[in-house]
Amino acid sequence: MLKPADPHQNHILAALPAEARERLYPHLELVPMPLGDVLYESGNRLRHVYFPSTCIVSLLYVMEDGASAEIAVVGNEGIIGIALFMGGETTPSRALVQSAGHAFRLKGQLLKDEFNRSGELQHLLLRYTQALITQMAQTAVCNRHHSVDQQLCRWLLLSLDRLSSDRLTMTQELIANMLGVRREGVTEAAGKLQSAGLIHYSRGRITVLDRPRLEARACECYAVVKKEFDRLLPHLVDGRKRA
Amino acid sequence: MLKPADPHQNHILAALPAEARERLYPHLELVPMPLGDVLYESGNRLRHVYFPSTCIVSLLYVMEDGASAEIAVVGNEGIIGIALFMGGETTPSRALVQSAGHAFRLKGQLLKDEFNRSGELQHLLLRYTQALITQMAQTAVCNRHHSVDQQLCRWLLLSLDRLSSDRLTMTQELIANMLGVRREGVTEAAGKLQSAGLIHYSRGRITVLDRPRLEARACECYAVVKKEFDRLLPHLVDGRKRA
DNA sequence: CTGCTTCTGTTCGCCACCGAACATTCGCGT
DNA sequence: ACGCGAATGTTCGGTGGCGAACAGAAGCAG
Repeated sequence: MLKPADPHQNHILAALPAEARERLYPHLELVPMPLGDVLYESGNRLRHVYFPSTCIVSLLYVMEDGASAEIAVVGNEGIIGIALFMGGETTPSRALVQSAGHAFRLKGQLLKDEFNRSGELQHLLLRYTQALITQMAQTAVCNRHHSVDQQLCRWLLLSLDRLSSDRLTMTQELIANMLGVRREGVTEAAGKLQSAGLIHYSRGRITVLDRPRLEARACECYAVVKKEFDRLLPHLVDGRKRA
Repeated sequence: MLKPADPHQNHILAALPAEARERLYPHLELVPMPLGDVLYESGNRLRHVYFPSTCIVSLLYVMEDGASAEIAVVGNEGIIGIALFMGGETTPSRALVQSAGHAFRLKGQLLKDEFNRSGELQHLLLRYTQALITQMAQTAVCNRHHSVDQQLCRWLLLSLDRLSSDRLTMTQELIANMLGVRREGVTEAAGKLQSAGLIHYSRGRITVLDRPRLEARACECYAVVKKEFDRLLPHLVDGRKRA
């Protein structure tokens, strides 16, 4: 069902008006995104932006002592490299492929040029950025107030939404890095979810069996973020039809 | 020394080129910002944006159960109401005056019009927004990994930087709300700082006595955010001179 | 099939922070 | 100058997550 090679797989690309599409599509390169690939490192200048089609990318901060925490997750609803059009050129975060797949790559300068035309792409990108801000802010709150159990549910749901699937390929170790907790904590939380029959997992393969109950178990943070994405990017939901 | 009525007190306003200034300054209203004032509530449509001159405003998320956490702090380096030009019109957060003072208020539409001219103001606002994103992301990481002691230091420093002063008017109860921790936790952390001779406080009045040691005690989060603000908004540091 | 690596499960002591309850002290208003 | 409310100080048991160490189990390579 997934057609990674179709730019419309990415909601932002799909929502572009015809002229913008004609300008940009010829420059899009479909690139494979292997698990663990680092798209950019903290402070590095960005050469390209990426529009995920079938992959998921995590934005995470890595601290001096090596501890890390995910601050947002980007899938086919978004773009990697907002610092380019925001004007900063770099950010202090790392972008890491969290779920393998494909993405469309575009030279940074081309994106900036199109952004500066102040057309639909600019509006799309700014609204997307606002949604991303919401996700980061909610992550901050969630880190402060919620248990690992709740955060795991939130994280699974956010990731699944970006894959249009009920399965993830992801070890508990990696999830722990994303959440910024110990691997054992994830094992325990995931164990509870499995015995409750909400998910099934085995050696890096996670399947969601009962999504409604998973949502019920997540903290409000998931719903807040989802609602805000839907509000800010409504036409992207069925962007293909607008094409 | 502080001249709240001078728009140049705000770094963004100060950095505007002459033409933009001529368009906007006549519409600026100096308004008092009393402690505890709520500039906007989660989900409310914004009518105005605010350019703080001598006040500090906290952006915070309030959860269903009443728990809260600050996600960013805005002073005279910034603006309240980025959702207006980002296109979302609202955000799920609350803006609360954390330190009384004054700000310049501008009708939302006027700001949007000026933003859409794609001139210097647009660049300034986007870069400021990126700096704000950094602050939120760092808050998320800090909430995950650092102790209340460290976070208190970070918070004091961020606040002081926005007041150009070594004194704050702020009870421990309010600080606790901002940090999303218990008041007792703040009492304890502040007590340590006081016995170490780094600060002095008494009934809502906090004075920093030894800033270098306070910085040494803060987590890296403070430095990361400060560095990023300086990098993204360098000309704002002495915006007055550019006028 | 064998052995090795990777992933997952489990345990233990430890500590920061929580929630609640209560004591104290300061300073403002009248 | 007195009294009340707000701000700060202190204590206690409880607990969620940490750090470390190790044991089983599932898949892959040869």
